[in-house]
Amino acid sequence: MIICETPDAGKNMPELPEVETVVRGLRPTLTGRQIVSVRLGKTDFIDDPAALEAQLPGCRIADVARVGKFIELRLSSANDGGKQVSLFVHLGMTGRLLSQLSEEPEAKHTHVVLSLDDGRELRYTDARRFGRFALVLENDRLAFQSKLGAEPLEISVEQFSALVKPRRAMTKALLLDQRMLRGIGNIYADEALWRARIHPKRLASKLTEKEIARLLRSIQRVLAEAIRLRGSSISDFVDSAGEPGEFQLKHRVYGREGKGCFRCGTRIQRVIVVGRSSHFCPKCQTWRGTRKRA
DNA sequence: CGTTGAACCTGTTTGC
DNA sequence: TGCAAACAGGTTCAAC
Repeated sequence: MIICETPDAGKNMPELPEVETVVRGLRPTLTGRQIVSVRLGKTDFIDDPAALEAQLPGCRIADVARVGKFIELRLSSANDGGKQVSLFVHLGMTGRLLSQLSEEPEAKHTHVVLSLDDGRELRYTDARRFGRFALVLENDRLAFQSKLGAEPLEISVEQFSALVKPRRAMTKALLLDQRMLRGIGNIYADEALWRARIHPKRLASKLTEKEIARLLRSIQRVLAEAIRLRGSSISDFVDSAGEPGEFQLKHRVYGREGKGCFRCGTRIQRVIVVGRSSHFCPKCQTWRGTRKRA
């Protein structure tokens, strides 16, 4: 069996575990800070750039949380009697949110800089600008979140089953659908399906109760383990405390086309499902049926 | 209801 | 060697 591989290190695909890692890194340094000023570069990924410039200065950061793949900065404005707003940040593919000293050099493609009251700056960098900034008033907060499905680590198997059964889409499509579960992306979808031994193209409505339970367990284990290992190769996400994620070393199928399955040695195949690369073991991950092969 | 493909972007990898 | 095409995937939207 393969001992050591050097999978795509250096890539950073922010799915739930990576975003959670960023949030945990930022929370201690950001909580309680006040935003002094806002500087914007390109703004085509920001819902309402003028609103950021108008409303953020003076706001205090009450908390940093994760909602699916979004980072949520909970803010209370200094004026306006402490009015609550949330700044939702989506990292897209290449987004980075970093807390740095203002004298540190700015990375290329830095498009949002929030200067804070402690001499630091919260900087957003995103080469491809697939990310998103949305300032959401407290009144609209639940509506914003309700466009997203359940947190995968919080949903029960009964709830999950009720969501899955009526759907005729391919199982992988379901996992990528943020309105079902929020936070799963291409890597962790493939990893969870491999662990659950379910073919990515399998129709969700045809999954057995057992498979549904296995799928949820696989999703939760993969995500939990990835969080524990600080995500897949995220590096220096926040000042000196940041350590590279290590989960990419645990990938079982993602990026392993042509290599041996970790369970049975069969060559991993890659197919396109709902427009995305999908890696799976043609032997372990059965199209239909109930085989058990180890 | 569902799928497909394109669009949005740019850095990196691959292929000729 | 150099350049161009392919690729990377999160999200949204139009078309079927």
